[in-house]
Amino acid sequence: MGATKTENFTDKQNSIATIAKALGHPARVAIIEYLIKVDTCICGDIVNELPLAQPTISQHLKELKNAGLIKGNIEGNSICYCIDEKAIQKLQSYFSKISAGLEKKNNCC
Amino acid sequence: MGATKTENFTDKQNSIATIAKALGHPARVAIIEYLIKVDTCICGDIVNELPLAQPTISQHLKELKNAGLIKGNIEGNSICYCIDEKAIQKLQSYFSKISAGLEKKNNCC
DNA sequence: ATTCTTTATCGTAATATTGCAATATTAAAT
DNA sequence: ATTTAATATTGCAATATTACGATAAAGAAT
Repeated sequence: MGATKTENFTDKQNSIATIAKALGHPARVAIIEYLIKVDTCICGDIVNELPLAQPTISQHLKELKNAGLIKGNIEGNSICYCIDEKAIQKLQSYFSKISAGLEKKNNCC
Repeated sequence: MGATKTENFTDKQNSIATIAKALGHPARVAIIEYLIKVDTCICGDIVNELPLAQPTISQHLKELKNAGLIKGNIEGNSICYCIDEKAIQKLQSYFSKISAGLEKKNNCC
């Protein structure tokens, strides 16, 4: 026991959970926000922005990448990271749909 | 080590991360979707809908509640759960803002 | 060629999450 | 008062995550 039972849920549910999970850590939220704040992709820089050690940040970047939230291109001896809009759009449309679904309800609570 | 360093991030970042983390598990996504699908709040029922044991579901419900995603009212000997729209709206507006921020960029990747 | 810079990986300790059986709690039904 | 039904809590094992020091890898700069 201890592992998530992904096989019992739909692909869509797993997909949303994966993206949400990647954003389930403040450092990763901060990374995404920083990528948006600066007006272009980032080569380096992230390590100086966050109060975490370099290996920790590298690990967080990897998770964001695995979840499809960011893309990374090798650019000389540094790596150019930027947001993958598809994942963000997926989340946005998902929550928009949910919000819309909520408005029709007569909530009893 | 091992614990998230929340004190190094802004309240907003921690707040988004907390809500996202709560949705970072397919069972909890499924619970939210089920609460939306049925046209009212749920008293009971959730345990029969999901392929997990009752204590596990109870635990997931607790996490969704702690994150502010659902509300629960005691209703006789069962509990009436429903979605807390505020949390969903918070996420939706957050991702909308991010999406909007992305459109202005000239992404290099 | 050597050094510097940037990023990744390995190893490991601390902590958190997931899942469930067993048990407790609480109110309804009998 | 007992039983039933719905939910929560406890305790525990399995697994995952978080964080970082040490080290590796690979291109840039000297």
